Amino acid sequence: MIASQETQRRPRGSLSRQSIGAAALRVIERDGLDSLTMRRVASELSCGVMSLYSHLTDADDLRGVVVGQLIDRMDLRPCEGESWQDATRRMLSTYADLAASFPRSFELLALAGADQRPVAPNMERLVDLLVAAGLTEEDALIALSVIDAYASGFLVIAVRNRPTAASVERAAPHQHDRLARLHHLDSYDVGAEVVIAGLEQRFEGRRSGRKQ
Amino acid sequence: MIASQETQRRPRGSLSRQSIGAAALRVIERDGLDSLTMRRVASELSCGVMSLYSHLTDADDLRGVVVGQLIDRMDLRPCEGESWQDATRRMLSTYADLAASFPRSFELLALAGADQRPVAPNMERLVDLLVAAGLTEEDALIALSVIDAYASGFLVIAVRNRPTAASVERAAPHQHDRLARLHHLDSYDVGAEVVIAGLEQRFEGRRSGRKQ
DNA sequence: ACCTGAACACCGTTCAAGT
DNA sequence: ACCTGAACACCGTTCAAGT
Repeated sequence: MIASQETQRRPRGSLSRQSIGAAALRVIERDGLDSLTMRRVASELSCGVMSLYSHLTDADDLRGVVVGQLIDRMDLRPCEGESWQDATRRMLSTYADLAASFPRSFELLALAGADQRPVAPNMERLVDLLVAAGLTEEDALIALSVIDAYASGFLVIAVRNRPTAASVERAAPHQHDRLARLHHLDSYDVGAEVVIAGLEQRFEGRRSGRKQ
Repeated sequence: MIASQETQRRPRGSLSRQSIGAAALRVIERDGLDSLTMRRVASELSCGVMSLYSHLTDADDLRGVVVGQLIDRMDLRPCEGESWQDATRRMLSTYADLAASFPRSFELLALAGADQRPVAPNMERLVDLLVAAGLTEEDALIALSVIDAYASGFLVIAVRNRPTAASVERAAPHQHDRLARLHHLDSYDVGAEVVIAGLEQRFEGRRSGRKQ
């Protein structure tokens, strides 16, 4: 027992913000957002807890790394000759797809402070996308503000109330709760069209010289 | 030291969901949402941690009690002869006032699952308010879905990015970040009018026989 | 520069016990 | 029925130390 200590030491370069982020994402989607802890991620990577601190400043930074992972997984390439309405629809459905793919991590992105490192550049890209589709920068900022608030609010609430295996089990078969329909994904598209119609009216109203 | 043990025992009736909720709200607004713990609330009430479990099932229930406190503090009485547009404006500004008054607790309400006990009855009240203002129940549910998602998303993000004393200190005086304006309270009203305009168009469009 | 374990001050919750 | 302390299995992070 004294000889050749078997404690495997992790090779030097095998840890990075990237690999930690991927592991963190796996932990959340498997075990839930509350399970995103330094210790669980270290265990997922089979490394000591303190090894993470060579790449992260603190637990908040760990959440930031996950936000980066999510942004990386959201592809929204510019598309030539697209109306701003269609660009908006594409943004909204890309966002919803991301929420569906990573339901338990999604709120980290949706509610992330603008100060989180990877968020601001992504927002800039979205503004540019709307400007490329013909909006003024002023209008693009207004549109993005409403779109982001609507989509973030809707999707975070939808994802939090997402039926679990347990809740489906215990639900009465004919539970006709009128509120249950409120945040289901059908109404996401309805709300999207409401927001787009409202923006159309605002932008056209301004162009034809009306006040406000 | 042996005589008359001084350990003050709390009188029997002095703890309740109500008083625990009020203490929890104080803790959050003073120390932040991360400080909402069983132990801190017990300390705020000068009682043993385990005393809380006579009134709460678990930590999740503690957050539920805070949600109840917030709903109690949101007064939104029905108002005779009000258009649904004005009722919507009143709902949106009441919600914003609540976020301003309880910035660190607000997200517990805004993102609460519909399963949290006090949330559903409150939603029912809001539906009734819109129906009283002339909408069909179908339209009221659509309106509330969009309004709630927009307001919750906007206000939670705004409140999370709310400038702290520290961040104001370190901000450059002429930092003209175009994204900074995105989630400030001026744009809240802009977005509110966009949503209302979109709903108007949808409801009027349907009334005049157009499809969708 | 990167990885590690021990130690400390927290946390929720179970259990057994007081009144 | 309501209140309590000790104990247990967690948590983030500091520190001192290995390579």
